[in-house]
Amino acid sequence: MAQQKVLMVAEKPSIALSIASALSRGQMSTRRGSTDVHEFDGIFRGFQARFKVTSVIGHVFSVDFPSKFQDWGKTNPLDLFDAPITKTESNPKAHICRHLSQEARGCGHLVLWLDCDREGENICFEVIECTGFHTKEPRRMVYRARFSSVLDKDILKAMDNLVEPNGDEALAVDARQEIDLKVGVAFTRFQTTYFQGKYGNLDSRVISYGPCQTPTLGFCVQRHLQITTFKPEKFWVLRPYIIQNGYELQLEWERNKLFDEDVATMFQKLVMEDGILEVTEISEKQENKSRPSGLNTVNLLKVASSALGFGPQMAMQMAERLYTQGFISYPRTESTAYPSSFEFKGTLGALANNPTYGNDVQRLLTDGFQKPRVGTDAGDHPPITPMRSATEDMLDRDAWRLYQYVCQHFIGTVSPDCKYVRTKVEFSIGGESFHCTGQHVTVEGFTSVMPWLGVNERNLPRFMKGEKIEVSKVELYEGSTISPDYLSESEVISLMEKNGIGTDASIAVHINNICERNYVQVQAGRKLVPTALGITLIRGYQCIDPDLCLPDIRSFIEQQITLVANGQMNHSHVVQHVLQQFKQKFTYFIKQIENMDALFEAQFSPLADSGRALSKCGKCLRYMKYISVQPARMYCGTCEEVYYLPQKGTIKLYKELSCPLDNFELLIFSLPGPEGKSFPLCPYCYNNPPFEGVDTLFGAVKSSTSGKLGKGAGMPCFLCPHPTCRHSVIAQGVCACPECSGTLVLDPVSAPKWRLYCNMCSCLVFLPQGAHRISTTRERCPDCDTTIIEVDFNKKTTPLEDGATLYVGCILCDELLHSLVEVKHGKSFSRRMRGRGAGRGRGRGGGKRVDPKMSFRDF
DNA sequence: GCAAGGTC
Repeated sequence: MAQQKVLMVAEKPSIALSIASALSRGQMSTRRGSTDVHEFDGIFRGFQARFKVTSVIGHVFSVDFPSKFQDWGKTNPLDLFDAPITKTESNPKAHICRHLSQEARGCGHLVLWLDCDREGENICFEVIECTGFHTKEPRRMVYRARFSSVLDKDILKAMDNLVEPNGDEALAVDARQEIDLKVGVAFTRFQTTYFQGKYGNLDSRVISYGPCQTPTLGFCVQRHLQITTFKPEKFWVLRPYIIQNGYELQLEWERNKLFDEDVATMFQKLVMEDGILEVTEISEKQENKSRPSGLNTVNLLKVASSALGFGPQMAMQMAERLYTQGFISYPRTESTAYPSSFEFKGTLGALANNPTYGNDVQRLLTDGFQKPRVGTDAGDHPPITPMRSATEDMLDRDAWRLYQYVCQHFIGTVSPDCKYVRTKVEFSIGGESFHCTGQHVTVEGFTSVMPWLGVNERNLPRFMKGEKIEVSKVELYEGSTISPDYLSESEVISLMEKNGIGTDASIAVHINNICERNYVQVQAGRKLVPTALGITLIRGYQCIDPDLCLPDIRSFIEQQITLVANGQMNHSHVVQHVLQQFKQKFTYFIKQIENMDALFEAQFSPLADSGRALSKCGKCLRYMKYISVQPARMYCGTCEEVYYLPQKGTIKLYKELSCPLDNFELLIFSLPGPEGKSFPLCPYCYNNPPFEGVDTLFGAVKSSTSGKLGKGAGMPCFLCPHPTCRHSVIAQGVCACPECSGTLVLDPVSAPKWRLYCNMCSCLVFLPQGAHRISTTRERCPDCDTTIIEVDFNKKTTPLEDGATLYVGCILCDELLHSLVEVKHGKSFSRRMRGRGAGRGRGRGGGKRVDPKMSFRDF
């Protein structure tokens, strides 16, 4: 009988490697692919089999709207709730789907080793889809491996207990994806367009909304409001002092503090008049400070932020790296309880020879270690623990600090509790009670490895019950209540966790999101302080529909999709039900938006008032205003139109020239830096490319530089095929780019460092430096079809005989010009270009060819 | 240009 073939798929390459190593006992061969494929022979369900283990890289697909709904201008956000959605490959370049389909060929069995959570279950079905195992062929079997660690024994155990993938859990994730997409995108598009169209100084390109990010922002703003509405109150504290055995000691008042000065003063008088304290009680109490339970992701992130000063994003990246290097266990887990099978001895043993922790660990191994405190078992992965001993020189500084914490926490969980004796001495004077307390540690326990949690020793002088002591002074301290501080990042993480917002893996992303959108700023001590924009948004939701920014919005979604996961409700029924509710909220929100707008009006400046007059509108011939805050744009107050500009550069009026197509005055845009391009553009054409096909013709430009060009990634003059305009690619283009399919165009404002740049890539060519003027002519080289340029050399530096300055020629064929040309980025282009240019070359737009790409390329 | 969830 032919050998069976078994395909196994993990969620990420590192897990595929662990699985293959465990099942093959290290005897596998590995070949490269979209992700590595490990192969070996073994026994599968009693038969000889050939195993192939590979992986995906997280989700294979993500949801989006079909292209018809992608245009913000043409889609009513309300329609998004009922729009179809499509699943497309998350990372098309990785070709994961093709990879899986190829590897599945000839395999009779598929074993799914995705992470054991809902998302993993959903990815199982993505894999099934890609491999073609869903077509019901009875002989092709699908199995699900359930494992909670990548230890060999756990993998072997999972292999012996294969189950079926859980379709309901996968459907719950489908439901969440659709709800999150539709709700988030609809609200985001609506409020972005509404407010960006009205205010000039909103300092965020996108005014986003999301069921996780918005409640997270809500926490920060809530605290801000508590701070701003806080009213300090004065209070008074009575503080008697005594001198006992030569030490001065301040006693605490049983009443703590009083908010009435007269009453406090009265008590002070009573105490002073008495003047003698009597020791009324001395008590001792054994106190216990519990060791920690296992470390989960959220707690790791909190410690990283509050004690190590690492933001969650960075902490996760470091933890991930420590994990892939094998130093710590899987860092994404909700569980704080160790599984019953957990090998404490093995884990401790791994650290036995560690120079930093070896001593602590060996003591635990010989004296016996504690069973960890009970935690919660979320059923995902065990708590985060060290896996392998590391020393300081093996890791970079930050990674070492994080690793140290993981070790300390783990050792702490199996160490004894900390025990101490608390002594309280109580006094009476003038009818009032006071006390002082001392602490003495009897068992350091886990605090020896986590010293920052240690109990402070506080010694008290000796006292006898009934002893009488003279008061040395009685102070009436006046204090004032202080407002709470802004939430620290670590507190925000706690709140998110408590309210079920985000997952261990995504909490960091949401916090990052509200920072990037300029809703909050991270200030000293990693405090999250909301900005004017963040505050205005939340106050706006609060006055229209507070649900929108409350954490319950997430719990509601989670609770609904859990019904799907548990098989209690049908997937599409739940999706329709939830979307219906959000659609209603959305309609109401739009209707009430003016209430929110009133808050924006008070905080931000209307478009019409912001910016400075820069260039004339081609429609009304009045000046338009330049708004420099992102997104940079022009605003015509008369036509009430906004024209977006390329971002992250400077913009100027271009010699009061105007576009022959629409009469708008031209602008010149310059990217920063000595090598930043400068190019003219017409604000109207940039937003509304006038020539059909320019979009597709220059598709490469559109996608490759969209980051720089910003909104619309529109059509600057260097892409314009206008046949006669002086600024189009037809007039300014010189020759084909040696690097790509673009065209080298003259940078019109590059004097005196004249240069050509490619209109599609970063290729840069220096022309004769210091020239007075360089311009393109209408002539072209008879040999290579390159545009003839005219150079007006500087009188002092002219290379021409007799001090002549004017010179006309082809930069490729003319010896003199060619010797003065230098390629900055890109290959030497002389020979190649000559070869490519010869004979065919470019025709000018005015002539037979209007398509600049065809005329410049096509060699 | 948009969400949240994987992972890199």
